Amino acid sequence: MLSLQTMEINAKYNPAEVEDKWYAYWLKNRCFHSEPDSREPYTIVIPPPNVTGILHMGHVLNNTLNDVLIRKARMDGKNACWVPGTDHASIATESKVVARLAEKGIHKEDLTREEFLKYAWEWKEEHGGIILQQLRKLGASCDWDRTRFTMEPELSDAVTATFVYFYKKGLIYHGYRMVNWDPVAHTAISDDEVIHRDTKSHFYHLRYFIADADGKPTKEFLTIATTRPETIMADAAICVNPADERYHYLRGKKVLIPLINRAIPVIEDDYVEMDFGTGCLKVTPAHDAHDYEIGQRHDLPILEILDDDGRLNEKAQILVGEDRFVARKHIVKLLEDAGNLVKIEEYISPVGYSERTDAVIEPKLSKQWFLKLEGLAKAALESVESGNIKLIPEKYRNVYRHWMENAHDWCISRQLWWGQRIPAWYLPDGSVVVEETAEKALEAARAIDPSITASQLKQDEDVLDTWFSSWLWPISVFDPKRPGHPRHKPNRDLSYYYPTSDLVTGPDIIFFWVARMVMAGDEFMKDVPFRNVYFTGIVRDKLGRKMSKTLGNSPDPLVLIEKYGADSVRLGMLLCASAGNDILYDESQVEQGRNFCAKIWNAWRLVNGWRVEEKGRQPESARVAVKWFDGLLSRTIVTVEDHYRKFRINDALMAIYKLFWDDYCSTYLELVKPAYGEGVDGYTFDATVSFFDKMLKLIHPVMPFITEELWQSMAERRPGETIMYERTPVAGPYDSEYLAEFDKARQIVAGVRAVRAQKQIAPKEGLKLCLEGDVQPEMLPVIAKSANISEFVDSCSGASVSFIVGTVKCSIPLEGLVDTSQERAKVEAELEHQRKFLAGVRAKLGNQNFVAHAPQAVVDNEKKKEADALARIEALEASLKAL
RNA sequence: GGAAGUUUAGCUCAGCUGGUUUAGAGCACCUGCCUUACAAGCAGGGGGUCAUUGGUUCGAAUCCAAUAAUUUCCACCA
Repeated sequence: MLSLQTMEINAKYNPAEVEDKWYAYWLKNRCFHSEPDSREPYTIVIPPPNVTGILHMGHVLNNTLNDVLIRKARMDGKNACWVPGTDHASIATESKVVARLAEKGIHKEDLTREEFLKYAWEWKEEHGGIILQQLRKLGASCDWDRTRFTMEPELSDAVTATFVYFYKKGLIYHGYRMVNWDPVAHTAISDDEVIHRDTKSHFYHLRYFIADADGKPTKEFLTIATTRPETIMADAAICVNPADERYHYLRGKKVLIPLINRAIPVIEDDYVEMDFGTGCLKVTPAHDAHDYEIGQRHDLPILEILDDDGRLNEKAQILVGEDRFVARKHIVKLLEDAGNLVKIEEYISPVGYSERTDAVIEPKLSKQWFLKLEGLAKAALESVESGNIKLIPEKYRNVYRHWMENAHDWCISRQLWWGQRIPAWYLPDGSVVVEETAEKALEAARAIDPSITASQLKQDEDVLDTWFSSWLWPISVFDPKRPGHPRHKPNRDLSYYYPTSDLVTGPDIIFFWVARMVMAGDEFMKDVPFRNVYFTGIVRDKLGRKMSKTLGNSPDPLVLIEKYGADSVRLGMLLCASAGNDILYDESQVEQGRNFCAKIWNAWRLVNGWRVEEKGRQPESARVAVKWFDGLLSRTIVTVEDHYRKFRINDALMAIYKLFWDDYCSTYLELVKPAYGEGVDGYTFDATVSFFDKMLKLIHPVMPFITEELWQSMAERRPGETIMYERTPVAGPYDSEYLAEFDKARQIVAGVRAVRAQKQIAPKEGLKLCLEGDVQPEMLPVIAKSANISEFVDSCSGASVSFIVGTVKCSIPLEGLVDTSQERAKVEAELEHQRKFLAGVRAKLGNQNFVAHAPQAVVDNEKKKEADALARIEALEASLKAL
């Protein structure tokens, strides 16, 4: 048993001082570090934040959950390993670097690739990893020795090898395709990085005059409707539906593009909807994905009039150099002046925006690298369908399935410099070799043409999509040699830690990351990358708005931590974090966390301050309290474990919270608390301290700092000892009936207190109490102490106030304080209610169908209800008579 | 346009396999207390036609259907 400490503790808990102290202690003692051993592993890889990112509330939620899981596993005796790291985030980082350089007057276009990368690495060294420092403030127990970065040499090699592997397998190809072009970031992006938003725009109806045989305009015209008048110069045809009789007369005719008077044919294709717009579609193969398809079918020329910035080029002939949106305004005016504008309609249509830069996506034809996903997706779908991976909450299975069944080829090349460069080398004749290194590429090239020299080989200028490295994360953090090299035997770490246990992440990256990790796991490990995926919600403000910089509704977590302490922030975040639901964050939740810290702190101050009389007699009320709380603690542990198993972290937390606050502090401590000036007996004290110790261990995964601080102060600890490696308390046997009896006693106490409040009787004033009905004698001392009962009397003939708990009639004789008529009215109202209740129960029991169909236990329960109601009615009638 | 989810107290949510006396919790609210751990607290209290309608059933917050509201995901109708 823990020895008595006489150490003075501060009246107030000071998180700032305590948190830094213990985090340093944990680091010094390498408490977070894990090495493979004979224990069962429990592994989490962090969803790597952007290397130049700053901690926001979403990170707080995610990493708190991760930390709770990892600390819980550690205390459950598993070998817990949480691998931290950062993501190079190619677009996001590159655009930050570009912006930063622009501030200094340096433009990316003026730099060589090497010069730019030098700046980028400098920036990374300077700002990279700030977020990892911030995670330490939150208390994250990551194994920092294992910190990884997706662009460190070893991990980049893994990415390169993966590319080569899939290329040689025939799953990666290079081809001209219509891709999503981001004119701000100057790169292609994948379909998943495009966000479609309904956007207010206009529908312009334009008049195209029909050309005569010489290509001169006639008086006849047709009208097309478009949202993009600035692209008419790139039109290759006008298309109508072959079934549309209105336009049959146009067969074989040509029309003239307004303003530039270039003649284009009228063609027919089923794609055109007859009843949409005017039924005439302008076909612009270079600047619209559909039009490109139509163009392919009809062998139309492709004329690109937009440059990489989204500005019109000289091929447009007019408005050259203008931005596409500026040009749109101008061309409308020109069309109007030329008499080609029929009308403008208000129109709302979905427009694609870049996830990163928010620029309007421009469909653009370009040569890119793609990965075929069909086969990979099929296998990855199976992992979830079969239950090898569980998604929590389950509703995400549908989302996941839908994406997997419709997965398009993945555009993996990006026209950026910050990232893993594509390991493809071009020979002077245009043929390509794909190898892991320049040396191997040269070798391969020489197999084609022995005269090739190294300087003649040109490496592809593009880099790979960031997610093409993140999808290897659960493998490459342990053994970077494995991805792309199926014959490489997994090293000790990978064999031990893979598959990881749980993944906690936001649903917004289910396709970007989660799905693709499953594919990579399947391909390179023939096993899932994790067992469970817990999807958090999005953190919103209390009005339900997404947190954003522009709204200014996103608090800085570090400021919160400084103000309230990390434990409070963690608790505040978890209180409202049921899986899959959005989190409505409000600072009052963090205040609640702080209040809980104070409660724990003060409870220990109380117990710590008791004078212990080792040989003192244990009062009966204390004996009962200890027996009760011991049972309740066991029952709660069972509940909490069940919640954890189901990833119901906030329910687990609430169960512990209430156990500590309502049961331990408000009820238990009040019962065992020695009278003023007296000491506490040794047995009660030991039990009280032991309960406290167990509850600290239950709370520790959620609130690591205050629990360590108090646990350390409870007894002399060995150097390096920590609550982190204590074992989760185990539930012992408990007697549910005893707990129920105690609850009944608590309700009687509450009843007495209510009478006191109502009659304004001070708690100090002892009362008499008459209990009629089934109350265990053991509970009397508990009731006496908690409700300040000076005497239990057998009968209560005079004026009294009464209430009923279950079937126990409780009466407090209160000569002179009872308002008879008021009391009578109260009893009558209750009587009325009970009679109605009885009538309801009897109606049920009188129903032959019910008695015949319902299970016996349910019928018996109804009979018990009937009997109880009768007993209460009898008691109430007696009270009424006495009044 | 397609799909999925949600709807229970002022707010945020539990309520799992339909049955447990009057549907729960946290926060907020009201009343009374500075009672010798804690006013960041203690004690007590009020508050819900379980979105609507219909169905299944002896019995529905719970299962089914429709409707409404709302959220999210997917989707290239110019």
